[in-house]
Amino acid sequence: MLEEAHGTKGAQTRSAILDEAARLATVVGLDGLSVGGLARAIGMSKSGVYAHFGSKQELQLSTIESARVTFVEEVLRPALEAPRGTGRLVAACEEFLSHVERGVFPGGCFFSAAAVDVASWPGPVRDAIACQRTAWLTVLERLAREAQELGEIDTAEDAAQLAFELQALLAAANTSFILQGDPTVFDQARRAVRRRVPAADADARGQGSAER
Amino acid sequence: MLEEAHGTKGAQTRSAILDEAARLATVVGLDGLSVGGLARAIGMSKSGVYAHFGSKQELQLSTIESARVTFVEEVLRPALEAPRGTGRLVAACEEFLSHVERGVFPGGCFFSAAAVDVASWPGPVRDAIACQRTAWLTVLERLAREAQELGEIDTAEDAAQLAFELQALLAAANTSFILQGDPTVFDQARRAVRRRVPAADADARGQGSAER
DNA sequence: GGGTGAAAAGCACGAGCGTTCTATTTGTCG
DNA sequence: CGACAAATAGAACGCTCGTGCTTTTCACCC
Repeated sequence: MLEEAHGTKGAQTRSAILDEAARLATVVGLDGLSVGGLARAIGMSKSGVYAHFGSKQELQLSTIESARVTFVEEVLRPALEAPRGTGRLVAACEEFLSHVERGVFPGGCFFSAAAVDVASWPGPVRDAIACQRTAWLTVLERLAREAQELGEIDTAEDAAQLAFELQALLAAANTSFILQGDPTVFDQARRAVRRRVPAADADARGQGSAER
Repeated sequence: MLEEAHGTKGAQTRSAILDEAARLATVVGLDGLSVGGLARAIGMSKSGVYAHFGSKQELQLSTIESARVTFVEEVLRPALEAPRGTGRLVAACEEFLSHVERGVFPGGCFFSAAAVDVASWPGPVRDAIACQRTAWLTVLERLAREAQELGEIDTAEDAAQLAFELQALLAAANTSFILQGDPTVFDQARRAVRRRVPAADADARGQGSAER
């Protein structure tokens, strides 16, 4: 078999490895992620793990991709079920906070964790993280713009600026939570988000035109 | 000599070591900070460096303390020269952004960098970082409260909430800058800060009672 | 049901890690 | 100047790291 098909044994253990790798990386860091430690965590031999990736860098890049998929599944997709406009924008923030709070990754947001310890050594891994970060910001910005098109947010507002501020709140809550362990920060973040996204206030007050 | 006095040779090389250690830690992480790498960076032998600290953990704790002093010197003290009230609150934010922008630490804010890669392994080092983070948040909160006492900020406002939001903006700008290298984020952060701190708008509009 | 290729394990390597011990330099004071 | 202590260097340890081999186990198909 030339390409790794979907159902084959190797591909599914590879997927299991990456799942654990993403979780582990939020705890020990993306460069603190060692082949030996990862192997121990899933009960395999070092070379058994290593064989799936030609190098540590390939393991890191694959781990990032795996984390991206998880993030989409756990944060983005649920958010897209909310109605377009500020509802969906706030839902995206809420889903992010929720995925940190319920420990989808044990060390909080994967990309926040990876961004820091990868920031200062250039290369493909850093680029991949930076790319994901930009993509997430772009999503928030697009959701904000949709809300503007629906007239729920003033068009004088800069969508990119709003996205930056919202992301700042989310990341700060994440950091504070994993460092101090106090879930109170999520309330602070939620309050700030609802304050910053205008029409979300109306929804919270039950004054929206549609109750649901 | 029982205690290390101030002028002695050892104390001043120790101080030089810690200075470099703090800078280096923002690049390689606080646990990525190795004795050998640090020794190479300052042109000393591994044991020469190590002798100043009984263990790596002691080196890390001392590095944190060194970074704290630098932070006070480069951020807090300049900010305290601004007039009490919103001016000083905004000045604190500005000085923070400035110290990142002008590269006081090559890898951005020391504590933001350390917070992440230290968050998930408990112990004295993590506690020290968490403590510093809390202290900084408390400073912002106190400055906000002072502004309230001066009537420059509505007393209905929650000072802790405001401090959280401001710190979020600062940290986000830091992360974005070290990851993407784009200084534009500082403008975004400054805009957000001035928008969030009410009376700072008046100052910016040149409507303050005192022009300077 | 045995053969075949993929998947995992086992082993070995050179390097860097934290740490300890001993030797050497260096600064200071009588 | 010579002695003594402090400061730095040097060498070595057990360990883990990333990365190459070879060998064994396993799943599947004729």
